[in-house]
Amino acid sequence: MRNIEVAWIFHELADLLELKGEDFFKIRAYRNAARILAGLEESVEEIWKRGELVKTPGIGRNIAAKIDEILTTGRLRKLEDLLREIPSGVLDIMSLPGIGPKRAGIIFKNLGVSSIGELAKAAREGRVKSLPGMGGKTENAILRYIEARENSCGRTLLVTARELAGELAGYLKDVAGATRVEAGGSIRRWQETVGDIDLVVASDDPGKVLDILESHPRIKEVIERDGQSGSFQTGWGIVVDVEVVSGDFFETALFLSTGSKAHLGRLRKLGQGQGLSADFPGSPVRFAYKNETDIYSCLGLPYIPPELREDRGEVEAALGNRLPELFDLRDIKGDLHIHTDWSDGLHSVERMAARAREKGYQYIAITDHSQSLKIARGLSPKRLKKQHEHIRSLNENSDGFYILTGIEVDILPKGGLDCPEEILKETELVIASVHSAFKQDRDTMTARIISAVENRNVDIIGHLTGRLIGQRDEYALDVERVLEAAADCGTILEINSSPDRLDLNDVNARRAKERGIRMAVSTDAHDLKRMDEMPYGVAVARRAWLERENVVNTAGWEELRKILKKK
DNA sequence: GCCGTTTTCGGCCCGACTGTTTTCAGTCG
Repeated sequence: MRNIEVAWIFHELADLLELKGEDFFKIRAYRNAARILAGLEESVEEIWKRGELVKTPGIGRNIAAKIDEILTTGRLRKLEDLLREIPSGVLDIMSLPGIGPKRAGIIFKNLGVSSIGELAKAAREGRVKSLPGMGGKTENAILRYIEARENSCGRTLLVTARELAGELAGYLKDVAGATRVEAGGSIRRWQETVGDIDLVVASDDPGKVLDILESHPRIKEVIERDGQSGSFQTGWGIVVDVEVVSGDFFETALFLSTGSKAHLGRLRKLGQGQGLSADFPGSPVRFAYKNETDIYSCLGLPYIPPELREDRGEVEAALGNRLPELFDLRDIKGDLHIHTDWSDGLHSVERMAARAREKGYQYIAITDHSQSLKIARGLSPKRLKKQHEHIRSLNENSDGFYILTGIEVDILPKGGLDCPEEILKETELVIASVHSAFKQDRDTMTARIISAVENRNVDIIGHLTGRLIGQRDEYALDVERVLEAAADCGTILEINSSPDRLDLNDVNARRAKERGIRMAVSTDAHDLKRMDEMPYGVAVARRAWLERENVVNTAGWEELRKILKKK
């Protein structure tokens, strides 16, 4: 069983206990354990086999015993007992914004409603507003959120889809002897969410490939299947579409699978204009291309990377030889948004820095939360100073690697920052972010953020729009006005690589580039493992057509130092 | 639930906002 799956069980346990009104600290301990398990680099099974679970901070005797039960039997009795009392659909209700354990409990007990669908029906019939503590506004909000959720229905975060696709691809190579397996579709274009996983497989024995895939533990059901392809429902709720081709046709099939539809449509038109329709993939005849470069060159185009294939002007740019020179992960020289155990991170400054060195970075910025973010143990000016002293001492024998003193300072609801200016002035990297009062009106929020953009001591604005993909909308914000201010002041904007944020998104980042704004691609990592999420931010940058010069942390340390000084 | 060299028991968690109230409970970060 994977770490994330064990973690998930404790999350669910915590949610159910919260519904029952159990002790806050017990629930927090389960949540904490889930977070620790998800962040473990080693497999929890390995640690368990060595009998060293309790050596992990945050895992005590009780939770270790539960992990033991999970890994031995594949289930947890306590969880199953709770699920008999409270249907899991009630947990879905609890996941709606504004609905916590108390309200979900009231809805379940008073209306007998135990799924999102039933709740929508009850709300439409006006039965929710009569419940204690709820009124018309709550009822409307519930309906709005459910509708929004239905609209985005069925889309999975890119990171989840990539993980599953990677697992299945490895399996097909190892077990079914497929020579090549790759995910096409929106995964290959690094779109932020994914509908279905599209796998392209090279093999001379499609029957065997499909048989073996069917036997994979993640595959729950065959939706359809023929000689060359199949569609399968997975246990993670995502559908996997598989196409098996012979090796000669692999590149063509991958190209077609990658899309996007709009991009292929544009190419098709171009091909017809050149009288190339019979030669062009998508026509009834399939041609074996050696690689995608050949496909593009038969249309008179240079290679277009998958991230650009969205019909957002890339074909025209290619025709005019104006495609951007995209950078990649290897160009990233440091991470400028890192949390540690000084606030709500899991690991020490030393460990995060050591990992950054292993990655070949030249620098990182330690940017823990500021004081008002109590839940994250935000740093008071006094503790911040202490942390910065500590960092300076670590830098003393640093042989070329540099840790920047930093802070992620809250932009307070009334504007202004959550840390005295004289301290910010001495801090090498200041990120300013919104973490409270998300529901302010558009003008207030815009003015609030612009106040930070204009602050001379602020280097970077963190996760500008505050969205959490599939969970929380952007706050009301006039992005255009903020971009204008950032361009005027030379303030850097963050591309947050956290797969549920990706904020700026590709569209906003491209608008920022057009205005000459510089950006930083950062992970916002709260533990070692999440420092690995940089590729997701890099993908946003690529989808936004950014080049090296647009992104400050492609600069080496000496150059970055100059950029930061200039502000 | 976890943790611990001042403690094996008692601390761990806080303030703002919202919608519902008519003085506050629930939710959120």
